[in-house]
Amino acid sequence: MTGRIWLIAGPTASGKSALALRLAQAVGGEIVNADALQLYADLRVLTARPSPEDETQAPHHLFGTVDGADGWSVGRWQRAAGAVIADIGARGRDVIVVGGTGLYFHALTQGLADVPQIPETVRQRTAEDYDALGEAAFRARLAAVDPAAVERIAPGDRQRLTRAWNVHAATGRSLTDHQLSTQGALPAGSWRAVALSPPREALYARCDARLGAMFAHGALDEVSRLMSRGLDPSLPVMKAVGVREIISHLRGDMDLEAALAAARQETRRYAKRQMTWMRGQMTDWPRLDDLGADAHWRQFVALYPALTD
RNA sequence: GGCCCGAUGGCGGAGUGGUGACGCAGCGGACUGCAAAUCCGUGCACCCGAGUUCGAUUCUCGGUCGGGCCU
Repeated sequence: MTGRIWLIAGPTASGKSALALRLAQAVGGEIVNADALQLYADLRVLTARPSPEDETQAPHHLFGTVDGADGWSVGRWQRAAGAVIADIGARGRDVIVVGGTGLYFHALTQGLADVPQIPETVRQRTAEDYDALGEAAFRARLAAVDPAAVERIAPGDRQRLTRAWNVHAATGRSLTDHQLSTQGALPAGSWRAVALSPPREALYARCDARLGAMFAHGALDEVSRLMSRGLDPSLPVMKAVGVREIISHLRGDMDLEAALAAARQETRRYAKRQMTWMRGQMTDWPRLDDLGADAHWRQFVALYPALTD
């Protein structure tokens, strides 16, 4: 038999991990990470990864399995997650995918364009071109090969502009063309989802409290260790909320209070963006609009009563 | 008690006799390979009262509050 697939999305500090664990225990399932930063080994505290104790309660996959020196991408995650999900299913167990990265869920449910990895040399060259040309000229050049992309990409969005050029430069086909077809999506109807959307005030209060706890219980040491690795600041790990703030504190540029306040603010903004994604992209996902482990479980069971069938 | 200075949106901070700069925060939004990223949009603010004026946030007078100095 093949197990079921459950998807649990929600903003930071909304209680996703706890719900996933409870569900995993209830159905004998395995948990798969869909969070772009919990992927990395370096930041257990700051990325709020499940504790070692939690990990003994149910099998966890793709949590802290990647070295910070490696920069993963949605595509890389999609392939890894796809393999893990297939494997768990083949063993007849339920899969519970949890995370806060909307794009990852998008890749899972809608698929991703089949674009090969862009060689580093091409990416570097494109970055240089962008700097040399400036946005206007860069757009003009891109318009010649991918007019649709130029039209859809917002002003100032260097990241997407250079991505579009990279794809054409490396493959000879436009990004828009590639995106006409996608692959890797879970079969429609093969999964059940839930999106946690707690009241904003309460969520922010939890974010603030959790950041305080992180700072008090290891976040500083963790970042200090990460800092000593001297990694490229453009790597994803280096962009986790709190890393920049703690680094500037460790360097003496900011006192602890200020760093904590700044990290809290960044966290709230991040949560807001996640909620915007859910509102706009996960429109048909059922919501769990309460907060708290028991309330979540009650709402979840009410939504999917035949859990242990 | 006397003299001087200041009073602008949640905060900081320009400026003008007639479209109320800008930054930050907040809020809204986008999102197919860096996504905890990247980016876009958004402000019914000029302390109160009277006066001058076609018109006052801007000028005058009075008041209130804040800051400084003096006796």
